[in-house]
Formats: sequence, structure tokens, C-alpha cells
Amino acid sequence: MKFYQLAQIFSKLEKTSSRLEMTDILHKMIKLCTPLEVEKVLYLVTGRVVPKYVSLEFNMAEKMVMKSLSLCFSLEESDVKKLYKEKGDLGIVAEYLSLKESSGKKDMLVNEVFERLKIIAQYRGKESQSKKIEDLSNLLKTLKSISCKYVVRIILGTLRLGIGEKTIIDSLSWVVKGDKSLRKKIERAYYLCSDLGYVGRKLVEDGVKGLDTIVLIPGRPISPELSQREKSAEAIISRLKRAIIQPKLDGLRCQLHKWVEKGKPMVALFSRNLEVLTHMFPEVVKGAEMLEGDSFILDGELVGYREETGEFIPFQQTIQRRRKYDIEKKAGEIPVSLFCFDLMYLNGEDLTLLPYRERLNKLERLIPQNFELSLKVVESNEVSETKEVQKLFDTYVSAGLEGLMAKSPTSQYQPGVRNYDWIKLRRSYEVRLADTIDGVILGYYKGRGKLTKFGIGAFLVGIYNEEKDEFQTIAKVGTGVKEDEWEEIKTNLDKIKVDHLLPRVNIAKELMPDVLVYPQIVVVIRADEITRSPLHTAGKEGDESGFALRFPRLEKFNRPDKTVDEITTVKEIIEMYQH
DNA sequence: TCTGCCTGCCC
DNA sequence: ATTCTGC
DNA sequence: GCAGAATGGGCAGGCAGA
Repeated sequence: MKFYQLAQIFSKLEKTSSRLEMTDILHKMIKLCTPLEVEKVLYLVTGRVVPKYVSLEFNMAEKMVMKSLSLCFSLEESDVKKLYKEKGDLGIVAEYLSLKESSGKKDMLVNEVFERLKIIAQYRGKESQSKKIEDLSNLLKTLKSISCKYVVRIILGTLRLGIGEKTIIDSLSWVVKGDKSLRKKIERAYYLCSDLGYVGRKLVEDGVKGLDTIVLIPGRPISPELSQREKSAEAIISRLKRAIIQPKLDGLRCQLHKWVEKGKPMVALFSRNLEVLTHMFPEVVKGAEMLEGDSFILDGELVGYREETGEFIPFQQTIQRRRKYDIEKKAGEIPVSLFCFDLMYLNGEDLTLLPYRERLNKLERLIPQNFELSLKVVESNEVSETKEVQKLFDTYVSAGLEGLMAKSPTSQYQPGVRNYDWIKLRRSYEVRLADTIDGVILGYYKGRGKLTKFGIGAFLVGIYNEEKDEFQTIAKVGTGVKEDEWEEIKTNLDKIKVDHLLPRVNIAKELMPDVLVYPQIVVVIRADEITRSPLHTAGKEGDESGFALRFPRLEKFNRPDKTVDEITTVKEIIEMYQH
């Protein structure tokens, strides 16, 4: 298949909003491919050249791609940037620039483009940046304009077709069966092996029976089960009737594998997105080696934890353990434990099809209660009353935890699935507990993708520093805004546009908005937490860092009842932070 | 050798 | 991570 | 309710250029 054909199909998909229709287009496209092409196309549509558990990235994002476009089409970088701001999509910019160069462009095979992209991804070390830029530029010179659009988007990982893994899985079912009845089966195979290209190729080569060889193997990560959110204890009980309740810890999701190879115990750790974490947490690896049980796969949350005091360490510190160097040193400063909550495999047996209650029992037998080597089983309570859930929630929240997880005691472990078998209730979903601030808009940024048409995709929010008598930034906000609100915000802000940074407004250069405005419009911002910030200027004193909001979102645009004199102050933020 | 920019990956 | 939108 | 696509703060590490 020619890449050009693929690009045309992408173009058609992009114009389609009905998922049924997208599935139809996609499955017909797959039918046109040879098995090897299927494999490659499926990697490409997920913005990769290898399955996601293999760590080969393009290491090329918007800045690098802009450089490549400027080289390819002999433009100043500033002009490319201008076009990007205007069109909100570097793929569209590439297509536009390529179209202006009318000379006859060649067609390339999907396979060729795939190989060229793989080469680009593989460059590393000295001069790798310029090689990537040059290779992409050469590739774009060869391709037709519509192909340029999608090549650029593949590299950026934003194909924007409205097609994700789930839709691809449905399409694969259609390829084999003519309907979506195979979805569950394909989905399970995929989430067990985490290689969509392989699953696609196997299906096309051997049909459904091709999937039978895909089973749980210790050492190979599976996609973790995910949770839905709920807003109250009541909603949880109304969905689950009975639930196993656990504290929600603020760390990194981690899957632990242990197996035996050549008589030696092996251990591997994987992140939520199947990245290898093994070498970063030696204390957890040692713990797993000491544990009885030759082979198992378990699921848990890695979190900074001081055994002596029972104190949990904040996420901002725990995450510093995700590193390549100085591991032992950091391990001394920030010890972690893996708080386990599920067991998917034990001594040769796949446990995923057992009810959760049974998996949990086996887990509790595997890890002794007082096991001290950085491995613990998370506390569980099985309840059926709303007030029991509420009580546990209050307990966990007052202990400074994120909230709770509620799980159906009878559900299987469904890799990669996000449904109401697992429900999270976060501290911040409760209005009375969330941090809310009144801030003033200091400027806004152009939007990308589907927000391009509004000319705004985020805005910068400041609070007031009474000591320095200036506005300082505390968050960028780009979520919680409805489409008509985007329009309203843009209109309002454009009326108070200023063409230079005003005195008494303190913004770090990295956060400088595309459009600055007069500080006048007051907004209510909700957040989960106040954190120290290396970037935002709120409360910043010399070398001391400022403050920022964790997970900021718009609660209310334009509070006409409040004026700029009444917005949240740095002093108040510091009080909230210390609380 | 140091530093800033950029990217990828955690949440 | 949160949130919005079309189906 | 699902699936996808917008958007956030902030950490470490690689590379290029000073």
C-alpha cells in the first residue's frame, strides 16, 4: 500500500464523527493491507514505530518539527511558528507549505515511510538532533502534501483522527468476523501483550485462533485495570452494593513481576504505561526477591513512605525517585514502599478470571502482614453501607491521603479496562474540601487542534501579592471550559488586550502568554492542591520557589461580584498551603 | 564544564 | 491528572 | 456511558551551545 492511500483514508476518517462509520472505514482499510502492513499501520496510528512497551520514542516534538519545517521549506523559524499559532496544527502547516511547492512529489510505500520514521526515531547522541531534523525534512520533500500532514502528526503523536485503541479493536473484529462480537476477545489479547501491531497481524494471518497463544507471562507487562470516578459515597454504594474499600495513595502505579530464569529469581517493575521502573526502586526489587513464591504478578501503588513513622511522602518528592542516576542516594532520602492491591498471577496460574475478593485473599497470604521490605498489602474493608464508605473516606482524607478506591468484590481483573468495577472517590471531588481560589486573568494562549477555531486554549491566572503590590502567576488553566465559554472569554479578553507587559505584573518568561490583558477579569479556579513551583511567581522570594495549583480547572468564569481588589492573596495561599 | 531548552513521562 | 463533546 | 481530544504542574535526562 502506498502511504498516499493511507493518508487519504486518514483524511476521510478525520471528516467523520460517527464512530460506527469510522470503524467501517478503518476495517476496510485494514482489509487492503498485507499482514505486515497491518502491523506497521497499527503502530503508526498510535504514533509509534514499535509497541508501546518498547522504549523507542521520536524525541521530536513541536520545536524540533518546526525546525525541520523551516529547513524543508526554507523559512525562518519565526514564520513557521507564526503559521503554527494560526493553524493550531503542525501537520496542517506541513501540508500547507508542501502544497505551495508545486513540484511533482513522489509516492512512497507505507513500508518505506515506516522505515524512514524508524531511522529518525533511532538517532541518539551527538548530532542526533540535526540528523532527525534533516531526515524529516528530506522525507517531507519527497512526499505529497497530504502525506506530509500525517507524517508530521504521527511524529507528534497527535493524529487527531478520532481513532483510538478501542475503535481499532472494533475494526479488527469487523475484519475477522464482520461485526464487533470479537471485541472482548481481541481486547483481552491486546491488553495482555500490549502490542496492537502484533495482535492485528496475528488476526489477519491466522484469524481468531491466532490470539490463543497470547497469555499472561511474568516478565511481560499487561495493561493495568483503570477506574471510573464518582462524586459521593452514596453513588458508590448505589453502583456496587457491596464494595471493597481501600485508601487511594498519591504515588506511581506499579506492576511487579517475579519469575525464575535459569534457577535465579528475576524481578521487574512497570509503570502505568508499561515503562520499565525496575532499576529505580532497588528496595522493592529486593523485597520481592525475599518473598516466598516463585512467580507472580501484582499491582500496586509505589509511594514514598517512612516505615518508622508511618508517614507518606508527597508526590512531588516520590516522583524524584523516577530517575536513572544517583539511585541509592535518593533511595536514602526518599524511601518507597509498594502498597499492593491486586494479584493477577501466582506460581504458574492466571488469577485474572477469579473474583477480586479471592485474588485479594491470595495476595494477603503471599505478603505477610509484617513484611518489612518495602512491600505491603494495602488496607481493605468490605462494606455495604453508604455511611461506612463515608467514614472511611473521612478517615483517609484526614490522614492526608487522596481519597479512596472502591472495588467490586466479584469482578475479574480486566487489563486495560476502565469501568465502574473500580471507582475512585477523590478528596477534590467533594466541593467542601477542594481548594478554590479567586484569581485574575493576565493573558491567554492560542489553542491547538479543535480549540484552534476559538483562538484560545488556555489562560494565565494570577493572584495578588500585597507586600510587593503586584500580580503573580499561580496557574495556567485550559480545562473546565465549555465551548461557548471559550468564545465568551476570548471576546472579553480581547477588549482589554495590552501590547506589553504591564508594571506590577510578574510573569516568568516560559509562561509568557500569546496575548496579554489588563488584569480585570476575576475567575474562580478549582484545584486539588497547592504545591511549590519552580516556575510560577506567586509567593516567589529570590531563590525560594513560588506556589502553583495542582490540576487547576475553571470553576466559574467572570465573577462580576468580585473586583480585582478582592482576589486571593499570596498570604492566603501560604495559609492554605500550610494547612 | 556548565546551563538552558526540549522532550517524555509521571500525576 | 480533569474536563468537555458527539454519538 | 464510552471514547477521544483538549488542557494542567513538574520531575529527570539528553543534547547543543556558551
